[in-house]
This record gives sequence, structure tokens and C-alpha cells, in this order.
Amino acid sequence: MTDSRKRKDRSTNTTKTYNTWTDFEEELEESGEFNQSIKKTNSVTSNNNNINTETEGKGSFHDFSKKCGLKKDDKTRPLWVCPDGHIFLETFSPIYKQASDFLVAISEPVCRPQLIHEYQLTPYSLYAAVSVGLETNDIITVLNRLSKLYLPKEVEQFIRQCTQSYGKVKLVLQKNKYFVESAYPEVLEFLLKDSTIASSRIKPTLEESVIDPKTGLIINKVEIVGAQISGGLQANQSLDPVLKNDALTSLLEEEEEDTVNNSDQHFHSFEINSQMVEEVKKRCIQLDYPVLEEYDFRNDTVNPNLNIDLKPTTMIRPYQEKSLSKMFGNGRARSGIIVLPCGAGKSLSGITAACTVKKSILVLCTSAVSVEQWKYQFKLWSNIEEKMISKFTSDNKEKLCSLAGVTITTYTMVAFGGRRSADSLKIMNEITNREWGLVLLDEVHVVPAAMFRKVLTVTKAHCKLGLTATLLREDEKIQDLNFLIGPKLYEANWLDLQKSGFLANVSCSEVWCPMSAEFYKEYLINDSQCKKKLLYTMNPNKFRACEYLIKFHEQRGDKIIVFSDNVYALQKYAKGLGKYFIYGPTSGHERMSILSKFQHDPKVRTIFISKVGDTSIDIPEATVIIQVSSHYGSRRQEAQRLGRILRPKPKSDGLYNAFFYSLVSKDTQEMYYSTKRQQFLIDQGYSFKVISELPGLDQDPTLKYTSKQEQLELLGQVLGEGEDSGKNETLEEDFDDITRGGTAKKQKPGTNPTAVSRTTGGSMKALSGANDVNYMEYQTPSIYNKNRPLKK
DNA sequence: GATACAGCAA
DNA sequence: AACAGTGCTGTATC
Repeated sequence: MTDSRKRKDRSTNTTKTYNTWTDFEEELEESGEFNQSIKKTNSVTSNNNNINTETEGKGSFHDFSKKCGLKKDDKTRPLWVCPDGHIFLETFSPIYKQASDFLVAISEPVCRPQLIHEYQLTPYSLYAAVSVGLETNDIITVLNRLSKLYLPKEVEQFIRQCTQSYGKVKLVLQKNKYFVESAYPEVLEFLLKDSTIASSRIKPTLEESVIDPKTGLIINKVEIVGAQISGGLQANQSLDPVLKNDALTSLLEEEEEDTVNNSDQHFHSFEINSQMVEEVKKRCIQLDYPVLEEYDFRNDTVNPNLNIDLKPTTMIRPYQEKSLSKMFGNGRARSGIIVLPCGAGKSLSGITAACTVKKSILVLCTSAVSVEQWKYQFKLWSNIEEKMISKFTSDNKEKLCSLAGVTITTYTMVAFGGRRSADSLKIMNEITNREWGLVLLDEVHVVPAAMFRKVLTVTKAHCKLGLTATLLREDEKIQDLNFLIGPKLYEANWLDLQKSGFLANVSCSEVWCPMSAEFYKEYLINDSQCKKKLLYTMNPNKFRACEYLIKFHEQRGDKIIVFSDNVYALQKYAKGLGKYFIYGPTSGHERMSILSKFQHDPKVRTIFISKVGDTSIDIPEATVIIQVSSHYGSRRQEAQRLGRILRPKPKSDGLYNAFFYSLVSKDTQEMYYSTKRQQFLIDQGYSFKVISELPGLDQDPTLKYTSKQEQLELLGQVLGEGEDSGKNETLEEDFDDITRGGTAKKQKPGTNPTAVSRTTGGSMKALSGANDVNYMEYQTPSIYNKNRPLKK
């Protein structure tokens, strides 16, 4: 009785976790603290009109600089910390690097353009901060030190609220036993009052353990030993650079007086049943003490070691080192997620982690192709013997290495629910029975959360490392990953990597292609979303813009990839221009042959690729990407595609060495989607140029679809395409062994009667390059409404 | 034994 | 909300 009431009190009062800042604000407001703190700091918050009424409020302008607590030496400090948890960083500050390292550790990057970066404190980001070893007071002190303003009271309170319980409890796997461990015995006692946790507990029997007679907990004296990460990582890098900055240490020293020094810390622990781990973890989250999982791999004598090291020639980049030092900061391996852009060497980071842990490694990928790539990368960067690596896919079921080894497989293979083939079952048993030192989860963001649960419960892993380029999904289920795998350990800033030459310098443009008059009319008239989509992707002006850009870049000697989500458009474009294309039905063999032609044959400068290019295809080097059509504002897809050209190129003239174009049909839904899609890249600091006119486009008569006749034919085909569902017929008929469009193979003119009937009418005289007046005319709702009944 | 393809699931 | 694309299995084919 008393227990449950106490628990309730805790969860509603002191240790409440907030999912959003608003939750926190609301609670403050209820408790009356909010208004008080507002009064005290007189700070500017977005949602509150108290400010106007509470302050003198006579004139329209107030100088808040004194009241909000601007420090005298604000010029030397890089941060603006707002009471709502948003933080703004001046990138031109001399201590920008340290400050941004610190902010990445404690908050979420929101938007990072050139001059001012915006970050936000969230409960989860603070959890991640604590889990990489920062302490509440460190965070507050350093933040205050870097801030131009005295730290708003509510920010300090928020940090304390969020960090006080996070990271205090750890789940440690030692000598094959699970221990719940904490430096705070009272927290363990609190947890043990929960019936589930209490029933999972195994009473200590070992004689060598030191037992506290009062609490019955095991006491460990822990000596801190530096992590030895192969490849030259040093343990002392584990501490955040900011904390080691001389200018800051003096400030820290005072504060650290009463905090326990790590080197002679006592840990208390109790053992739990390994079958109950999931249950205990779940209960701990509910009790607001999420457990931190760490693997003491260096003292693991139960699991056999794996003979693996980085090759001496393998060089790790500074940011890879930094991310790994977060992982191995205290000599143990922490679970979590590392965010690095494509082309920045994610797999090398993973392999380095594997070389540090030196136990059995399980790699999970999204496709069979990337299974192959991981194996290749392991052989490339490390000295592991080939026979120690086993692949496990539907058509490649290799037996696991008897003792320790590297196993590379796919998510679906492990999570597969249906009937398994005999040898698949056998290997699956080996996988489930083995204790994995490290599980590498590739492309962690694309896998559905449900699949993760399955994969993670099936495999017994001491440590999990998620790798991803973009930690975002449109369904906002990303929080699930945080709890299933671990906190985000590191996230790189793309522009910083670009400046240091680790990524190519990309020019991003959005090309606005006006709809041709006929296409736009049909677009407005048509009810079906499907057809609208087809109409704006097949806009002849877009086609011409695409051809124009291809010509332009081919002349420069660039390698060009054109993406189109719409397979109809893909084929039409590729065949019309006589280029190779790859899409779903293209067989693996053909893909290889096309890709290698693209790579080696100087005559093949351009290929067209459908959605398959987003995942699972290893696209060779390219310098130009043109997006013809892309559906739904998927920020992830946009980022992933940009990533295809991010591998650093030799800088020819110090200017751009890669180009990213999005072709957008003007005044259509596409405009909306493309804005959404770009958001992630904009947040990463990229800026998009809008190109509304391509020089010389209209003067080039060699481009396709220049004449009205051609455009009308195309329109007819497009309209016909949507209507007869016999899409497949046209596909098969044109589909030769080599997926190559014949040169300008035109549909016989006039075969489709709709072409004529739809477009007749004297008013339809505007053609490509029609001026804006025409669009305005068609856009007017009155015309739209007038035409609609006629159609019906 | 390799290959190709249909059917299913997520 | 729809769709393209994926991987796994079983069966048929040479």
C-alpha cells in the first residue's frame, strides 16, 4: 500500500518525464511556478501573454537586455539560451567548435545554417547526455558558462528534472549474468520495491562479492581503466572536449567538489534473471529510471575473443573517432546510435567498434546487396580472416564460425515469421543461442519498429550500435528506436564535414518548370490524384529541362544519375533520351552490367534509376543528380539521394564539385512536396537555389517535345496511360533484354483518339514557355469551377 | 545443382 | 493512402 502510493507520488511529482517541452511548461503553469519564474527573468516566451501584462507594458518597445540577464562579456560567449529550451549558437565564435560539440551532446540540432545554429533541449537529448557520462551539474555549469545570458531558471530546472533519474541505473552483463547496477543504493532499493523487479532478482551467493549487510546489495569498487580502442583512440577523449577546455575547468572545479570522483566510486548492484531482462527494462522505464546498457567486454572471460584488428593502413577520421569515443568512453561499450551522412564512412565506424569489442559480431542489413558490401568492407579495413565471416541470406546460408565470428545477415532473415527452410532453421538456432558481443544495426531508420522488437528480443546482445544517415522518419516513430537501441551517441554536422573536405561541396537547386498549357488544363480538370501526379511528372517542359541539364553536364564530363519514382515516367524519359535505366524488374545481372558500364564506359554518362536506388543498390560515383519525380515529402529520401553524390570529389576550382537538381512543375502539388522534402537538408545547412529559367532552353530546337505536335502526342499517351489499366502491356512490349530505350522510338501518332478530343478548342494556344499570365488565368478558381461540370 | 519465378509478408 | 520495391520460401525447369 505505502509502496504504491510512494511510487505514485514519485511519478507524478519529482521524477516525471516530459515528452515535450509543452508538457513541462503546462505542469509548471499548473503549479504556479511558471508565472513566478517568468516574472523573475522577464524572458520572452512564445506562448505567453503574461509578459505583456506583467511588465510595465506602456510603450511598444522594451529593452530586455538587462532584465533577461545579459552578461557584461556577452560578446565572448557563443550561446543564447532561451527559457523555452531553445539554444542559438553563433558559428563565428572563436570557441564554436567546443560549443557545438557540447551542444550536440546535450541537445537536438534543429537547424544548422551558416551563421546561427538552433538546438533544442529535450528530455531525450538530456538522457543521452547523461548516458555518455555528463553530469547534471556539468551540463548546467558549462551551459551557463557559454551563454550570453544568465541561465534562465526554468532551463536549469528542466535540466535537473530530466537528468536526475536518467542514467543512474545501468544494466550490466558480466560473466554471463545480468546485474542492475547503480552508484546510488537508494535508487536500487526503490526499484526493488516493484514486485516485477523484486521477483526477477537473484540473491547473491558468491563469496567473493562484498555484500552490504544493511541493504543486501553487492558492492563493487570500480577502478576506472582507460578504454583502449584499436586504431589509436585514447580514453581521455571520452570526456567532452568542452569539459577539458582550460577556460572552463576552473568553473567546473568548484561545482565538482561534492560530486563523487569517478576513480574511487562504489557501485551497488543486484543480479537479475536473464530471462526477465526485457520485463525489468520495461518496468524501469515505467518507474522513470530507464536502464543504461553497457558491456564490460574487456572483463568478459566467458565469451571467446575474436581475432580482429584494424589494418595498420586503415585511417580513421576525426569525427569517426569522436563518435566511437562516445561509445567506449568509460572502457565499456555503450549501446546507442551514431548518425553520419552517407559517404562519410558509417561502416568503417561500425567495423572499428567491432575491432574494439573483439567478440562475436552480428551485422544486420536491409538487403542482400549490402550484406555483400559489409563483408567486403570487413575484409577491406580489418585483418579478419575470410573464413571467420559468414553470410546468412536466403541464398547464402553459411554456417557460423564455431567459436567467435562475424555473421552478416538481413533484418528480414532474423525476424522472419513464416515457415523456415531446414538449414535456415539450423542457423537461426545458432544465432539465437549465441551471445553476441556487438550487434551492428545498419540503416537503423528504415526498419519498422515492430521488426526491431522482434530482432532485438531474438538476439542476445551485449551491445547494440545503430548506424544511420538520417535519424528521421515521417511517421515520427523515431522515439521507439531510442528506447529499443539506445540514445543517440553522436551526430555529425554535414556542413562541417564538407568544410573539412570529407564530403563533396554540393550545389542544390530547384528547377521550376512551368506546366505547358494543355497539361495544366488537364491537371486542373482531372479529379484523380493519380492522373494529376502523372500529368505533372510528365510535363513536357520538365522533360526538356531534364534533357537540357543532361546535355549540359555531359558536356562537362560529369556522371549523371536521374531519379524518378514514377516508373512510367522513368521509362518514358530514359527511352526518349536513349539512356539505360534500372527499376524493380531489372534483374540483378542487368543491374550489374549497367552499373559497370556507367562506371567505366566513358560513353555512358547518364543512367535513370527508380526507387530501387534509394536503398540496396550500390551506386557508383556520380557528380550530378537530377530528380524528376519524387512522391510525398519524404525528407529521408531526399537526404539519401543527396548522399549519393557526397563522396568527396577532387576539387577542380574550389567551387562546387557536385550538383543536385530537383525538377518541379510550377503551380502544382509538387511545389508543396518539394518544400517539405528539402526541410532536412535545409536544417543541415544546405541552401536551395531556385532556377526558374534555364539559359538557352527555348532556343534549342534539338530538345525533345519542343513542337506543339509532340507535346500533344505526349499528352494523349499520358491520358491514355491512366485510363486503360493495361499498363503492363506497354511495359513488356518495349522491354528488351537490354533495358535500353531505342533511339527516339515514337508512338505512332494519332493512335490514341483521346489525344485529339481532349485538347481541341481554340483557347488552347499557349505552349511551352507560356508566360505567367496564362497560369494565373488557369489558376483562377472560377475557371476551374466552370470547367468541372462540363467534364462530368 | 543452379536458376527463375510466383506468392506472400511487412 | 497508395505504391514501389524488398526478401524469403517453395516449386518448376533446364
